[in-house]
Amino acid sequence: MDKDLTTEQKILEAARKIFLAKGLDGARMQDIADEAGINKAMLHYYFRSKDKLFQQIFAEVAGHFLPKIMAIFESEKTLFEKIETFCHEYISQVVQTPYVPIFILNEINRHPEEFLKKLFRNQMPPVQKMVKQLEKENEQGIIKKVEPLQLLLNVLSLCIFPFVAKPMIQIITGMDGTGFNEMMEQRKREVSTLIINSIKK
Amino acid sequence: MDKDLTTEQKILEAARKIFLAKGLDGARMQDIADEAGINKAMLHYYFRSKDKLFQQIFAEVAGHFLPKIMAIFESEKTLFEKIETFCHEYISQVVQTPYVPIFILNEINRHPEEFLKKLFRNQMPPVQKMVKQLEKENEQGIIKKVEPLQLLLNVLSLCIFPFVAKPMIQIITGMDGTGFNEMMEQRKREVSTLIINSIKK
DNA sequence: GTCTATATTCCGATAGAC
DNA sequence: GTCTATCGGAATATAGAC
Repeated sequence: MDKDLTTEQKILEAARKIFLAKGLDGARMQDIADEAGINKAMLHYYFRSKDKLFQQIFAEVAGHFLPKIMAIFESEKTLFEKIETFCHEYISQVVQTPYVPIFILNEINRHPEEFLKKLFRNQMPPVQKMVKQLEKENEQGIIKKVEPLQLLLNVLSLCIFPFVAKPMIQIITGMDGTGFNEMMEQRKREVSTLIINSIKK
Repeated sequence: MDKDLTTEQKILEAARKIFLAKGLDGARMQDIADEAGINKAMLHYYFRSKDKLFQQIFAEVAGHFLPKIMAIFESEKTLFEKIETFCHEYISQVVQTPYVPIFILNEINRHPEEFLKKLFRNQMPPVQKMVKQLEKENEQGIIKKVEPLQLLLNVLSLCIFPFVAKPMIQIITGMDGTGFNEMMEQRKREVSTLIINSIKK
């Protein structure tokens, strides 16, 4: 389980798992210590407090995922290619770590403090670039006239929401984890064709 | 503030507000007592324990919202009418209580215990009825052939996700609450036309 | 650096007077 | 029914030996 990681690495790995599963308020330092296979006192030796440890984990998790979203409209591809790429890559990745989206969204809801705002302001999506591309491809007659924010919300909603609602979906449909993943695999094409057809002229 | 409600009503009102804002793990009995303007001991006098109080609140909140969702495909209208009605009514309602969706989804994630499953099994959506309507309208040449679960997920994702991500959206775009509500007003048409165009033949 | 033991704070729950 | 005071346990955090 622990291989030959340093103690600090073991703590971070355990803390990520526990915080993702239980959230800041629900997680116990004892849970993290047990998961890491070490003593509770070590957590404070390395990270001083529960809050400090959490902030590091949150910064890592959010700092890894938000850029993926922000980069949707960064590259130099056509809009259609960007949308298709995003849907496939995002779903492929989050299938591996399905609790990340609700973890991030929930913690933002519960603790909308300053450090959160800073985290986001440093990663403002290139909205202007996206707007320009929309205008350009509209003039070229490739796509319809669309509201940028609504389009962005459509893509994010369709890709992310199923993960946020995963337990509810499984309860209602009776699916197991594998069934859910297969459904999400199918969903890559579903979402990208839905979006593209909605803006294609 | 408290008007002439009974003590029990004051407690329930306060508990709903605090639990919605902080979740089960983050809420304190003291917070609820303060919000209700009464003493902490009264909470136990009326509801015995924090857990009992929470379960009552959760059952009320979920019991009020889930049937709305389940009823999407209950009525006798055409599919197009159902979708349009749902988008408008759901968004109108949740604008009034924007934290309900993430509250429900988060608690299901954190505590997928038996009482949750029961709550849902009592409210199984009429999937079969929906499937039949899809087949029928498909044969009549009104709509394309579609995957029922994917269609359902599309509608729910597009309507619900923006509320789940509301704080993040506001931070990123710089919107205030009013701006968000205006955007959601616009979104009623955005979502229903997007969905309907995707299945219309 | 790692552990055991302990301090300290916080919080859910109860006892008991009114 | 409502309050004050307090208990008892749990959780974060620290002290100190090794």
